[in-house]
Amino acid sequence: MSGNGANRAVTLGDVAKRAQVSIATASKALNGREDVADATRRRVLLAADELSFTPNAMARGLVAGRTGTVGLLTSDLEGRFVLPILMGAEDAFGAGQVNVFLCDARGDAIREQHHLRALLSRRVDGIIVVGRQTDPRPSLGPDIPVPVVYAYSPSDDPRDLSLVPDNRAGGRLAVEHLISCGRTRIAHVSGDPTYAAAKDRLAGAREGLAAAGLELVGEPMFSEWSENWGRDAAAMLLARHPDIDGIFAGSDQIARGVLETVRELGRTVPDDLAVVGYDNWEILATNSRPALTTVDANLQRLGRLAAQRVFEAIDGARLESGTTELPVRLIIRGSTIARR
Amino acid sequence: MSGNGANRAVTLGDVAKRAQVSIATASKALNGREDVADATRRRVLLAADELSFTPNAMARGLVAGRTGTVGLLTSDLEGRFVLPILMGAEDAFGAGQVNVFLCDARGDAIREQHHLRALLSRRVDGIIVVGRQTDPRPSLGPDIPVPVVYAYSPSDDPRDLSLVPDNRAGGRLAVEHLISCGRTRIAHVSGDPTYAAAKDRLAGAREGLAAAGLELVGEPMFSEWSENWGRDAAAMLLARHPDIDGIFAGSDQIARGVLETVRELGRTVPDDLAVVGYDNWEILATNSRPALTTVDANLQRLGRLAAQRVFEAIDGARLESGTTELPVRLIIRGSTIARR
DNA sequence: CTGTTAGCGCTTTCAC
DNA sequence: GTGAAAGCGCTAACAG
Repeated sequence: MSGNGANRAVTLGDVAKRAQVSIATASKALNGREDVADATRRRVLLAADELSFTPNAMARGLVAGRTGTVGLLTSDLEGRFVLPILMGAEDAFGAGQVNVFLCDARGDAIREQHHLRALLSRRVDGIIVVGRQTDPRPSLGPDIPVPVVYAYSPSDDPRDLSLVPDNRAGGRLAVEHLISCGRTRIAHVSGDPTYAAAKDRLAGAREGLAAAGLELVGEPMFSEWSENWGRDAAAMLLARHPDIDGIFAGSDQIARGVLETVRELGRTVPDDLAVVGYDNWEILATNSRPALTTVDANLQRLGRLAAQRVFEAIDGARLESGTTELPVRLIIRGSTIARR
Repeated sequence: MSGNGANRAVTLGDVAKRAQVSIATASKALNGREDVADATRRRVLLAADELSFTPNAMARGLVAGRTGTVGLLTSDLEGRFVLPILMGAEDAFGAGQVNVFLCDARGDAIREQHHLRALLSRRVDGIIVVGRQTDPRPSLGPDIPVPVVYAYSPSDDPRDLSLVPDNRAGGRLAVEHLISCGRTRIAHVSGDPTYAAAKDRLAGAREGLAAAGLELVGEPMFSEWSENWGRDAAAMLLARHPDIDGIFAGSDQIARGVLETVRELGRTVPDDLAVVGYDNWEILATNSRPALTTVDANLQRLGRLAAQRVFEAIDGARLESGTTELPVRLIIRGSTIARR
């Protein structure tokens, strides 16, 4: 039966009894400590196996003072950012070594407080806070008794440690790639201009262009992070600057819209016009026609690093302060380089 | 400082000392038990507040025998299904009442075993297993000592309880809607025909058509759950049956592809041809042109129910067996009904 | 090598 | 009303 929890779980005591040793010896045997006779250890392991003993992590945690759990506090409703980060955090140790409480605050500060209390009450060893945009978010405050790392969105308190993708480098990477594909008349269509991400990606793009002695064609176009805006912007852009040969879009969604309009207006991608997106949101990037070259923030690595920082801090290391920008990478697909 | 965990957390003992009462009284006061004087209670609450006392859930769990945690074991890499289910599970109780360990097995049976062990070791009160397709998945087996509910993908063991969306009803709903929009020449483009989801949605669609004295136009077209297939299929379909006025797509991805081709071939949606998708994957459904009418499986509700079943089982109720199909709903957007 | 003892932080009898 | 004491399951000294 997928049991009804009624039947008391088997404890170390049960194992000890069956193996005819004391509880302490059983504990040592199971934890691979040296000072226990081989024969005894075998008896204990056998007994544990026969009873399918599963050590009680709470009891263990009570005495050890740490739980091997991490809280992931997010407002990323779509899970686009938080899931790779979660996987990275799991990877920081073996599977099942550390477990992650995922809490979705859904953008609600009250709910976030509830979740925070719950996590602290569960004595998580640390907390990773994952925002949904790259703008700073309110710090959880200086009084959290466990290490906190902010991932993707930085904390607004510079004393906190934040790990974020390097949007500037991403913008630069995108444009450099376009240039290396022989493009020289490059325009930029992005999302909400109040977002740090929008500003940084643009700055990076301009850097890359300047380094090649080029400039953006026309003013960068800002509005919202949507496919529809990508469609509209591309139409305006091609009307005003029909001679452009490259578009750097601020997100994959925008890029999708751009691609669609560009095709409809009879331009061919990538021969006539190359397009680069941002985020490597696979469902969008790999299903467009052609597939989208895009900037990937390597969030899994970011999650792994965040978890590592957390555990280093637990092991006594002092948590650094400030925002660290992590390298991003370019994923090249058909929207910039034609298949042969 | 986002502390280094060194400074011992404040315990009930600390609170008791400060409030000048015994530990037992402090416990009662904080847990809102009746048999404690009002003045005393106030003193204790004040002390707890001043020390920002956070009860240790592990210690509490040790004695209570339950932890208020649930394990969510998934292989849904994209998080498309698992996140709504997670939210539903959180909602089953207040935010922060129950916390969810999210474990991603990434389709790897070994990793799943590791995670399962870890969850059991953490004494989760129950486990929800979330598959990534609607086909049956291997049961965790009959020997799990906590209640297990399978969500989205049913277990292959009929003795387990599985909660899945009613794909047949979804297919029927989609077609009924098309019919009620005045469509009579309806075709079906779906994904991998070996998927139960594909079969069930088709069966439902046929039911709906039959009830109206209609039949599918042409054979249902199966291949893969991709946008590209949607594009190709639509082209073939319109070539072979130019007179169709409705297409029921087996997924939103396919529907996106269909929409694109249909537009390119000069047909207008929805006037000339109405399209219904499946999944209500918002990023795809709301950004298409026009936005996609689609079937929503109401996964959040599914998650809430799964969590409720788990906790009922903990409270002694016997977990039912078998697969329960939960109602789905239609989300109507512009691909079937034109905006005025 | 093995067992006894003392907690980890909390809830819960059960006396006072 | 309140507090002393037992114990949840486990690990870590410390004796033997």
